[in-house]
Amino acid sequence: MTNHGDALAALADPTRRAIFERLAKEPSAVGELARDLPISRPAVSQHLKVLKEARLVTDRAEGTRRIYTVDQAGLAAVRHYFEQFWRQSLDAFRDAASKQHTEEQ
Amino acid sequence: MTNHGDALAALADPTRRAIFERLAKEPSAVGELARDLPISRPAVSQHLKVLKEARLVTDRAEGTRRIYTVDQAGLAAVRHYFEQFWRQSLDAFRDAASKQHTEEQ
DNA sequence: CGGCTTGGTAAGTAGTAGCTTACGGTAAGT
DNA sequence: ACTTACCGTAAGCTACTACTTACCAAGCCG
Repeated sequence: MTNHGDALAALADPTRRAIFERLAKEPSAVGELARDLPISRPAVSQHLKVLKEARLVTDRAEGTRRIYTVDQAGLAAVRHYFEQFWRQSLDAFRDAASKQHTEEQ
Repeated sequence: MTNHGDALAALADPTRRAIFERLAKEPSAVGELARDLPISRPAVSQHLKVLKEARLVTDRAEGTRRIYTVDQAGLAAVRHYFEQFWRQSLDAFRDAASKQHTEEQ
């Protein structure tokens, strides 16, 4: 339900991108992430909340720890978003080129 | 030189996304964009500056008007960024799955 | 030239985002 | 049951962001 706009906003922050990139390599717990980052653990929790609401990550309980993983579905949605404008802008470019071509006749 | 981080930050803003999406459909001048948006023309200029620094759009002069167009190269860079994490997260998922599979033996 | 259109920039302001510390809550170990 | 480890949330502060109005520069046309 939440759209790709939230996903882009979520990935706009450098710290959040670092977290996301790390989770892409391997699922991790909150404390593990915080250990390698220059911010406090609550800050990491807040970032994870944003990423979760943007459908970019998922979490599961494992004892007292919470393991966060990237949500492939949400990532695919962002990918399709860019795919769309990739095609659209290419079409517009092609239109403009052919139009100019006919005008030069 | 400017990395995809700037591009994502640029597209994080809803207004800037609207501008970018419109430019993907057809190149436009600043005033034309401002006419269809609920913000002032200077605000549009500021947004275009951000998009330009992020390598997402290019501008050319046409009389007193400035025509803005999407920069396909910058857009491709963002696309490749997601392509990378798409593969990476799939690999990590596959690794985790196979690992769990062997553990279940 | 003088007026008009187009657009970038400066300065100032309200709102929000990201951080911190402090606290509460749950699961595991002894 | 008590302690320890792990985590989320609340409250508060600072910094930045998106917007406004006012101003200035440059190309076009009478």
